[in-house]
Amino acid sequence: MTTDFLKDLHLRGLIHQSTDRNSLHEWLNQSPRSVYAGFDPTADSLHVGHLVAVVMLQRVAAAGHVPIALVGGATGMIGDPSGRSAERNLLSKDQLAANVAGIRGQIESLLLDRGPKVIVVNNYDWMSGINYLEFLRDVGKHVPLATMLAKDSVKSRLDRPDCGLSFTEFSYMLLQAWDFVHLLDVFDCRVQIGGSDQWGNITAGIDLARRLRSTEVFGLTCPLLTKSDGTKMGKTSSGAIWLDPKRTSPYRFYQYWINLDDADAAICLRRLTELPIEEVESLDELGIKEPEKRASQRRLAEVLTELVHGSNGFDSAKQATEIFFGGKIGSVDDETLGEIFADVPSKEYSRSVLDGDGLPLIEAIEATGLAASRSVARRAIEQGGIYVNNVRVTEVSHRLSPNDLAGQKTMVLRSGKKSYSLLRFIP
RNA sequence: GGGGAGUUUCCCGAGCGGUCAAAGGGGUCAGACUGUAAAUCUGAUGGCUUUAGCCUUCGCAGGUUCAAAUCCUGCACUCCCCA
Repeated sequence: MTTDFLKDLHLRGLIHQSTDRNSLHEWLNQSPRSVYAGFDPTADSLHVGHLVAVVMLQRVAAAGHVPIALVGGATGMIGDPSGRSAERNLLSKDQLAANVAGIRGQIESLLLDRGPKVIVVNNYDWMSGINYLEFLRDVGKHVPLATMLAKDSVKSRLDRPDCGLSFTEFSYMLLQAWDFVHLLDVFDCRVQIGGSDQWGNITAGIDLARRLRSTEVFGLTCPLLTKSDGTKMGKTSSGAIWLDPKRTSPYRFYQYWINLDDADAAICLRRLTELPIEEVESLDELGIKEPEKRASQRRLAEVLTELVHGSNGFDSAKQATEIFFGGKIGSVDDETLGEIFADVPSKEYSRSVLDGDGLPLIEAIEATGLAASRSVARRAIEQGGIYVNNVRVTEVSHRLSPNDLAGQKTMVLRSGKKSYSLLRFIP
């Protein structure tokens, strides 16, 4: 048990709001305590936005406490209005079950399999049996409407003329409040952590615990992770960065971190990794002296890729990176190429198209979606932006022949710096 | 209900009846530079073929003309002013 758990969080910029810091500190200091964070199953995979919470639970464990990860199988049926400008669509039960299973599995492999003693619970287990009438009498009776209406998540929705708020979503906070009380009863869990958008829900639980159990419980929120350009961390133009390798390959995951701005990398090292502050600071200095080394980004990408995809995932991402950036492709076999370019568009041809005159390069570029039309493809070649197996091709009328094969039956096309596509030639 | 303005290629925004695939800006995409950054500079930016040309675009439908994004008629939508 460390005494400076909160101090460490503060140093890393991880405290946005919290209930009385001193009593929280005192509570955590006395003996091992349990601390919980909730995850709503809005998809079958966590994404980068969830990492703060996951790593927070790791910190909790590292500090000698017991982290509890709550999967919102019940609350996910309702939909949290916090931070949302529009009503959510309800998920089907099948979808929800799949989402819960996916997220639960990820949390377990991220935390449970890595040593710390973690409790993973699903609030569906205690919510599904609740009787509506009893809930209104036992819980609803103790929650003043004025308090509920005063929550930002509710107010912002009611203030907007262009969208409403259903009773269902409005009630969401009661469920989350009840979760807190339940965990208090079962695990004596008195601390809930979450993103800053969860403050309203957390305080709802604190109020309820006081009214129902006359017990002081605590809340702590982390600032929402945003990039220096104001956009959300983990969002790209092509969508979110997921933890599921089927949605976001380890390579793309790795690249996301490598490509961060210096300032963002520095922040992420503090908030998303457990690296000692001293190491992070020395990386900062390195970044100022030798920015071209991108030491912070590399370390960050390494730590997070290993956390999420294991050392195998990290190795393959790193190998892919070497090849993607200027590396020679000639010496790589088909299987490796397939793995490296797993999330790149590909197109299959019969091997025979390479015989005779061969396959017009322009046609292949267009067919794999690397260029929207033949005209665009032609221009790209004219401007020196097309590469076959990382070698620039300047001949507009170039035709692909067996000589252009990288592996036994694979060719790698590239447009510009980073857009790749794969051609496979099947016998 | 009366009067006025508008609808242009991804977006904004020019556009004399021919020389308009349509100025300019933004965005995007390449190239150079670079730290797989930012900034900057250069080029490209309807499609198909080629260096000549063909096809489809300027709210929708017709019409006038050798010729229309540009003129006329009708329709749809948007905006502004007055009751």
